Amino acid sequence: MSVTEQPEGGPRRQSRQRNAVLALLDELDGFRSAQDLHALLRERGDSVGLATVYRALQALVDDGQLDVLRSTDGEAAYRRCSSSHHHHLVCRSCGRTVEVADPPVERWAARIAAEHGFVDVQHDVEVFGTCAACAAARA
Amino acid sequence: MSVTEQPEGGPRRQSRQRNAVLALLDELDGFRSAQDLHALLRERGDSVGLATVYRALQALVDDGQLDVLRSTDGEAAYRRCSSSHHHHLVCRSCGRTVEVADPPVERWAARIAAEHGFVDVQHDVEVFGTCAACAAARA
DNA sequence: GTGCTCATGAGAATCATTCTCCCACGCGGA
DNA sequence: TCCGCGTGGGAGAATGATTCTCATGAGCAC
Repeated sequence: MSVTEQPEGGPRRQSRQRNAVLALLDELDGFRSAQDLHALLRERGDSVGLATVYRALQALVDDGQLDVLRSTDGEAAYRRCSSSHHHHLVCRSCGRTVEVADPPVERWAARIAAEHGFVDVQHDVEVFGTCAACAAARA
Repeated sequence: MSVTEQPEGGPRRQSRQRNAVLALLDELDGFRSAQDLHALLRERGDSVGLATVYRALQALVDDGQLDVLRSTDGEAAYRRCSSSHHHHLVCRSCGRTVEVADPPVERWAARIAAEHGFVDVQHDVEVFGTCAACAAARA
């Protein structure tokens, strides 16, 4: 979500593990922690090192192919995302997410920052709630 | 920022250390990590254990007297805050913060959530930038 | 195929945070 | 004022996520 550099790390080398991580993220649709992803890969017989998962995730984040989210318990969660700027609506119960791109918030953030003399602005917005399906299931 | 319970933990016992933490936070105006606060207390000769600082901070958060922020590197940062709902404008360089309470975002979050059938909604919004002073100093 | 790199894997290292255990102080009652 | 209970405090160990190290193995250009 940061709009910083992308110093071009050269043509990233292909590898089974990196593809596996990306493929896994492609078929999941909520935010998953690195530990989760690692466990899932192992479960399905893909022998991948934990460190490798972290490296792959970081590389993908650098490439703008993933979004990261820090949960309140300090774990980082990753999700395959469109690369354009957007925010998330996350279901607290099932982890399902919806991408939200809405000009009003962008303008709001810019205005607030300008009013206080801040420059070089960037913002983080996440909305948590219970999705319709989970709310119904719980009732 | 969560609007959960506050089960009333009984009349919290007074103590030098707890007051020291609160006093320190009162005179600082940016977000500080627990480690920072602990180091600062030690520096000024206040012998306080690290665990105690964490305990005090958690107690204060529970009481709604502090706001917590998880930075991207996984460290939690604390700040003395008004207890009403608001968001922050944080200077990336000096850590200075401005509290922002603005109905438009609240409405935006509620609307977005409603549009997707989400209920029981809560949101996190933080705006990072470089404050006027730091921008000037850097130029 | 050859060689140069960069990626990988296992485990150690690091870092923030929490837990454990035990001691000491605050506070209410005698 | 003195006593005893219970909570708060300190030190250091434990935990858990993430990163680093280093030797080995796999892409990719020629």
